[in-house]
Amino acid sequence: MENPRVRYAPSPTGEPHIGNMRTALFNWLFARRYGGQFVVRVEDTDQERFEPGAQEAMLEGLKWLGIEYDEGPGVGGPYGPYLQSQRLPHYQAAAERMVDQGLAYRCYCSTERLEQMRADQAARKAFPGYDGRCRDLTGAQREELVARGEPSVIRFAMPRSGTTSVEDLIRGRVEWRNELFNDFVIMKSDGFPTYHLAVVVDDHLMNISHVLRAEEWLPSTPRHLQLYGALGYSPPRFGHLPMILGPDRDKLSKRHGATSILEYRDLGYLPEAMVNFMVLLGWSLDDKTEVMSRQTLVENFSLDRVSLGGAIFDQEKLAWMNGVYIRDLPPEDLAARVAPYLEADLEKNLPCFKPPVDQDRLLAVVPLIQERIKLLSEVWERGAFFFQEHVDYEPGATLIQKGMDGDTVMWALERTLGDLGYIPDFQHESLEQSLRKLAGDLGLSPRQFFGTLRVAVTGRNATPPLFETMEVLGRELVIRRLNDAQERLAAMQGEA
RNA sequence: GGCGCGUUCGUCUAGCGGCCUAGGACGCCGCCCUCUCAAGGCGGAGAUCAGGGGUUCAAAUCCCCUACGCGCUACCA
Repeated sequence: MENPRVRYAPSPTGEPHIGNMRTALFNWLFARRYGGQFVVRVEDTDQERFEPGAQEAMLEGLKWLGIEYDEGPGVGGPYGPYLQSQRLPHYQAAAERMVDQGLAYRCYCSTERLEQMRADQAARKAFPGYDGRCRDLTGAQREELVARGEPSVIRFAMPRSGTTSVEDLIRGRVEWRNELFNDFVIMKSDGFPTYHLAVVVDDHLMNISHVLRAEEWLPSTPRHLQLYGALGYSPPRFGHLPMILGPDRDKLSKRHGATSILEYRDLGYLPEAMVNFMVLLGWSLDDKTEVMSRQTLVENFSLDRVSLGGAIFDQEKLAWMNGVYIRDLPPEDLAARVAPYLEADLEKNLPCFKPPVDQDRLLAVVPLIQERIKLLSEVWERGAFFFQEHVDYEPGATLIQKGMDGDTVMWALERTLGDLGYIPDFQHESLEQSLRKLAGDLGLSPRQFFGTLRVAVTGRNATPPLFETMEVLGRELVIRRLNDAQERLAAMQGEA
């Protein structure tokens, strides 16, 4: 395969959907694997559904994932413009040419008539589709319609016999009977082309060699092939990718949860993990490798390892993979990535150690939470006590571990406070050494004693290792919290 | 309704006629490690390969039928 040209052709009608991005990713990988070009073309031919900002969001999604494109909006290229709304003359010319050659025709049927026709067909349980009434209009009839200024569309005159087949790169040969397709619209009455015409004209004009798109497009391939034929173009190769499904096996959509790639970014996923996970939805390297670098992907991607069935988007596995990538990051890198999320949380949870985040503290905290978070956004919920002055908790059952009573705890806190003053460096090694000894002196098990201290120091019973946590917190804060614990306990005992 | 595509553990998948008493991963369960939580290590449960017919010495792998799922059937893409 030499210099393949592939494209990603989204329409700006909504969020950058996971499924679309996966298609973009496969196209990009294909281009990179075989040293070709990846072009982005915006299919903005639907005036009704156009959504401001959608195109920008789509490009942002690509950028976030690291899918750079060789030609397209913003970067230009030799086959521009890359917005279909700016290429109208091409579609008009192609449509007119087919009309002139009798391969397409103007249709003057009103929306009302078409609706009525469909209702009748449904009632008769007949084959639904345009009945071709305007296909056989006489010259005189046409002239009259034109004279009256009737609005019209242009329909493609589908052959009424024969078959059309495609040798799909992923599914093999698929064949359809032509008579099963109606005369579909190629130019709308607003002067814009429909998807079918625009995609064919542009893929040809932009010299696209391989069309890799979602499986939902397979049934319209014969229409496209017919258009290629009618226009005298030689068609590209087609490959139809399996779809991405929700847990109920329906096409993945909003009601299944987050579907926009940008939502995943905001939720705290890493683009590297997203790419790795998405590529596995319909492709595999071998029988065991799942975590792969982008480079490995580019070096090994191939269509013959694309699977056929739709794949359910498994959030749990994505989360696991994100954790794998988080653990793999150098701590400084993780700190930088986590900072924006943490800053937002600090802002929301004032008062605390005020944003912006103290870099030294964050750098000290990151190694402690790195293997405990699955999302970049989880630092606050896993380690808020690192960033707050006061921690809150119920002094009862949490502070008083199993097998202890209030007096024991009080005494243990007292002795700890006493010892802490003598630890010169307040490093975790010294803390551990000294406090382990103290546990023995007090006749408490490490579990009991450290459990009590953990709650007193962090307010939680599940935290990173105690001594490292204390080291990061620092002597003053730890002492303040231990004092605070004593007060809480005393207050509670007073009530009792 | 018609047409098309699909169907291997709950999920993502390996498998392209004998290596399969079907492998890996997520999730789940247990054990180990251990100051808690994670991470990690080890082990386990979990798929009669949708069902039924063929072809073959031999089928998850090839063919046919059926079932089920999904997609398409617009002046949406």
